[in-house]
Amino acid sequence: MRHVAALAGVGIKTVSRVMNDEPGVSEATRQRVLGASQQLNYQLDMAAGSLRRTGRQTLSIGLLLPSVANPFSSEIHRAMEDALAPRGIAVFAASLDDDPEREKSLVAAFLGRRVDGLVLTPIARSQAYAIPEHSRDLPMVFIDREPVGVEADAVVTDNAVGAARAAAHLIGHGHTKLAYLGDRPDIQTARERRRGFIEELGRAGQSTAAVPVREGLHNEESARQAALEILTAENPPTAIFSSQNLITFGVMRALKELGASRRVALVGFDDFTLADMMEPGITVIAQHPEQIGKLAAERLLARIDGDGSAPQTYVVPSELIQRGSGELPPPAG
Amino acid sequence: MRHVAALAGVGIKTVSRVMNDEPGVSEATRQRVLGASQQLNYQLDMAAGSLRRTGRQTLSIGLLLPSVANPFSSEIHRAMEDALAPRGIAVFAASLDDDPEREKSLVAAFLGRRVDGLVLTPIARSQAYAIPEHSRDLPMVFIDREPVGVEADAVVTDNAVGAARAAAHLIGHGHTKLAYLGDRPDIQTARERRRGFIEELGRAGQSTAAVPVREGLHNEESARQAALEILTAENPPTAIFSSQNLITFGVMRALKELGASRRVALVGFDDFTLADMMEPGITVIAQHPEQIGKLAAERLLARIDGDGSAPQTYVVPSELIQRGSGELPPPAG
DNA sequence: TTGAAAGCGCTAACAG
DNA sequence: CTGTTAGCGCTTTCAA
Repeated sequence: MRHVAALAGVGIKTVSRVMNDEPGVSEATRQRVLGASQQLNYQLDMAAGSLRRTGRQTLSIGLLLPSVANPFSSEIHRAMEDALAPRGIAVFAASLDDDPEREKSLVAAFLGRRVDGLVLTPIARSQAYAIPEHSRDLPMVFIDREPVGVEADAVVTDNAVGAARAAAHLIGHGHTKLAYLGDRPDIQTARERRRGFIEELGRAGQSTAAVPVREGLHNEESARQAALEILTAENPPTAIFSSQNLITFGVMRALKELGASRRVALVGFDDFTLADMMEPGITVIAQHPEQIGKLAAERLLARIDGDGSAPQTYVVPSELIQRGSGELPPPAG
Repeated sequence: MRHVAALAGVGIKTVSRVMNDEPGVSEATRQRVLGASQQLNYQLDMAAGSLRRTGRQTLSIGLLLPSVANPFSSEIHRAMEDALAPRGIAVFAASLDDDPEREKSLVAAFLGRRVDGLVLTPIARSQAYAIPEHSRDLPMVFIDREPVGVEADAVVTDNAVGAARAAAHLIGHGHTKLAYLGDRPDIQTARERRRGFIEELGRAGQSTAAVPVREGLHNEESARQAALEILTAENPPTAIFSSQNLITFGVMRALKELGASRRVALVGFDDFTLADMMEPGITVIAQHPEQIGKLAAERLLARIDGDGSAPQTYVVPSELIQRGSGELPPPAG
């Protein structure tokens, strides 16, 4: 900047004014400065600026996701980017891999970079470690799961409601022998989905005791195994609800292996590419990651802009998409 | 930092030493400083540090992708993160949406944040705009497509070779009437795939003039339409090569609609989830985004560490995965 | 409309 | 082992 000032024959402050589009510079000087800065290929250093600037904003935020490569996460990421880009805010993205230690260290890493806000999918048992930062006025928004030990905004899917809708749908199609295949119960969303599903069975007057419930499934293969076991046991279910993407895939494989794809009904939580191209098409409870991301970004911006209202949890409704697998009737008799 | 120093009763430089794990501090002082910093919930400001530090590294890099929500891109993103995280490097990710203007402005935005390096999928006709930065010694690595107008490292898939392999595979299974459905020819990778495919036909002694070539397809629907047209025309092809994910999906839909999924052979460029669950399974030329990301990160780190060797293009081989659709024979007679 | 001086939080270079 | 001083590139404050 010194160099530009020297070359243009003006004071350093004038260069600053021009580069920041501040008023109070004559058009002539402006052009001279602009010329010099082009010539020197000069670019303002944001970091140095925010060091002194009032409010000390860096125009960057941190985004912590289960994995940036996870389709659900990356759609959220994209929606947030679209909402933040118009304000010139850049996003640091990082993957947590369900590791509470990584959560803490990545939060620390981003704090060290003085991000203006943080959006994260919590996995640590508690986010109390972030209390000092949050009260120190760092905007934070939690997505997908609600935080524990900190009061902050959260944007989540109506997990229990969606799962209940799946159960009601299957029951509505005449099924009385349902099964639940779910993720690790230490994951909040998995617990909620299980709860919603079971409660709906109760409301429909079905015995919930006899329902095969298999939890702790965290990948395709374990889900496939579990489905295989359940379906080959005595008195197998005529309909299955799978609480998550990978589990749905595992169930689909098991059904295919048993040649039961058109005999056993299936509703999966989470939509996925090509679900409609399967035989039969897979009925799902779709989440809306774009909406979650958009809302989270909006909340974060509001907080950054000084919104001091009480933290709130925002619920994004899920949606039942019928494609065939969930509408299969139970076998006659 | 002043505050911590005051509270611990030491000089400011001692605090700096402790926070940066520099040697030359007695264990006693160290503990005192650590205690004070905890008490004040103090955290080093990286940005301020890099302002003065020799080399002025910010431990952050910029990553420009077609879209962070694109599965291929996000796998690259993940692989890069994994390679960079051990060095404490954070990544700014952004989506280009095939918009050359965005490419330029995002590069500028990241430069203003003083990233230590840039990894990008180029879309602008030329990257000559980045010459000043690159020669000013900013490490840059291009992925997926080679840059134009700048000499820099690039990591790409062997597009032509992979497409040729697809052609050879189909020819090997007895097909003589092939068709090519491809993306917009202004995209380098699409051109390369087309070239590889056509050249292989030539090598096999097949007339390349009669081959239906449909280009400019950029989404599922246009690909579906094109496939429908080709397949219902006179003397339709018995095998199709689709140059990209979405195009493959479109072709799959067209085949399904015509009930021709088991009659017309199909090989698609790009692997995708559940490809093996289709009827028949879809044979693909798989790219390896994890390897691309890893290699790109390694090259970037090498450059950051001062590697001054001549820029080079690294080719990551693609792989033919047989799943059924590509092994269908042409109809007898 | 312009610029000089101070200082943001930190590290380099040098003293003690 | 520890501290002091200067200054990174910028914005603030205030004076011209």
